[in-house]
Amino acid sequence: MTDVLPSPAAQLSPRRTQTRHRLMDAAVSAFAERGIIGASVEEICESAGFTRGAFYSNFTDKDELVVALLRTEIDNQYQAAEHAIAAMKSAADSDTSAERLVSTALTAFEEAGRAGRDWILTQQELLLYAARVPKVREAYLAYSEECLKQFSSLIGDAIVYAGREFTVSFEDAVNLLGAAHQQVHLSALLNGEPLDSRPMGVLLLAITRPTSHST
Amino acid sequence: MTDVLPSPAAQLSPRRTQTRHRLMDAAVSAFAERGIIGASVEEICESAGFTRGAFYSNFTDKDELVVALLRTEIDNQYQAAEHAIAAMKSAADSDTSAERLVSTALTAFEEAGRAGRDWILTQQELLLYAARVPKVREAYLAYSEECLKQFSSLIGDAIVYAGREFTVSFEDAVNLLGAAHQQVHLSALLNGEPLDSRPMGVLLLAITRPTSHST
DNA sequence: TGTACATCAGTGAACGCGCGTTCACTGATGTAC
DNA sequence: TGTACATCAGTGAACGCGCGTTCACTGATGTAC
Repeated sequence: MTDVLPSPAAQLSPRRTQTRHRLMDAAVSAFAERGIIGASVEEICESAGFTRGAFYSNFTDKDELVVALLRTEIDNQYQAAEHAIAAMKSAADSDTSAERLVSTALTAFEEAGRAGRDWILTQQELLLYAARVPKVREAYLAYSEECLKQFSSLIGDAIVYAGREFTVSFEDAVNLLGAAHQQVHLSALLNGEPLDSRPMGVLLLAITRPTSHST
Repeated sequence: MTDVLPSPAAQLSPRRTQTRHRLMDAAVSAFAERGIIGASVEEICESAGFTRGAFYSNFTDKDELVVALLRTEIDNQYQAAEHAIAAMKSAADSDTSAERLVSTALTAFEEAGRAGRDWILTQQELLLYAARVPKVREAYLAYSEECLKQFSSLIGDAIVYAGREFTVSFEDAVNLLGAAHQQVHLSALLNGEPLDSRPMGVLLLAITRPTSHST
């Protein structure tokens, strides 16, 4: 599937991929600190330990780096979700509270991928940037679709393990949980750090009930 | 209350306030188009019909304009909410569906204040900007507190008019509805325009029930 | 109501810095014999 | 295994533009008599 995409990223030397990744990592920090528009190519390069020439040797401009970043993150999401599902399965043996299972899964999900304040800020930046730059929009939509997909499967599994079922359609449930999840992150961003698990918990209880075995 | 604040905005000539408002309005468009960091003082001034000197005669820098904008919007929110409550009261006579009442109220709320794509984008920009610039953070928190307050009172009234009550705490309910509301706006931003009222409706039904008169 | 003066509000030219972008270059890596 | 050459990857100086910021100025508004 990756090969079918119009990404000519097919064959890059190991050195090249490493350089690109270092630039992308530095970009995330820079984006978080100054915003995608505000972050200069100069500061991205400097914090990655390169000169500007290296940047232009790898990307035609900032937009292309952003797109590359989003593509990379799609893969990361996928792998992080696998990790999270494993973590949840092992947790499911000792704990069957839906709330805690979901919380465990999401924590594992986030820790396996990019995490923390920088990435939350950058994600928001990406959303806004995508709303403005058509090329980035496509890549962003693909990325957020992947996030939603992995998020859905985590939630779906967690609910089953916890012996509960939704009282609203699965799609609605996932959207609402996603909205609550998002809000928790944003409010953590503005105030002190700690993520507040309450809203997700309240919502989960409100839109699920114990599984009714109809047999 | 406005007089107690450290805002020396006390006495400004009508001409001055008008100039400031024209600059702030132009800033919102510019922020939406290029981002707060990306919008240049030059383009703000040009689109407002002034030269850059006028800007620096009114604000020391972009941050101060942002703070002024947030302060202004606090008042606007308050007035918009009054308008929305009136709209809802008159709608409550002919329609008692909680879903539609809330939707009517919020629509009126938004139409009375700033509205549309530009403002949604700018609000997101403001959130991110506030997370980075301490001076703006304060002003943003005051603004978002006001929004939450007006939002709460609209929701609270709508529920009563609709003859329903929450099955979760009022605070939790407002937070969850706020999250859903926010998500609807953001997804409208990325895809085609139309706001989707479904998520709010589903959530409302899930966390309310018909009022039980205990008398 | 008119004139003279003071203050206010915005103008627009000028300066200088930071940054995007280019490009001839050097050192590093790979390949052939 | 060693040497000679080709290609690749990143360097760093140079150019020029856009923009933030300042400031002496002019025209507009207000005030006193």
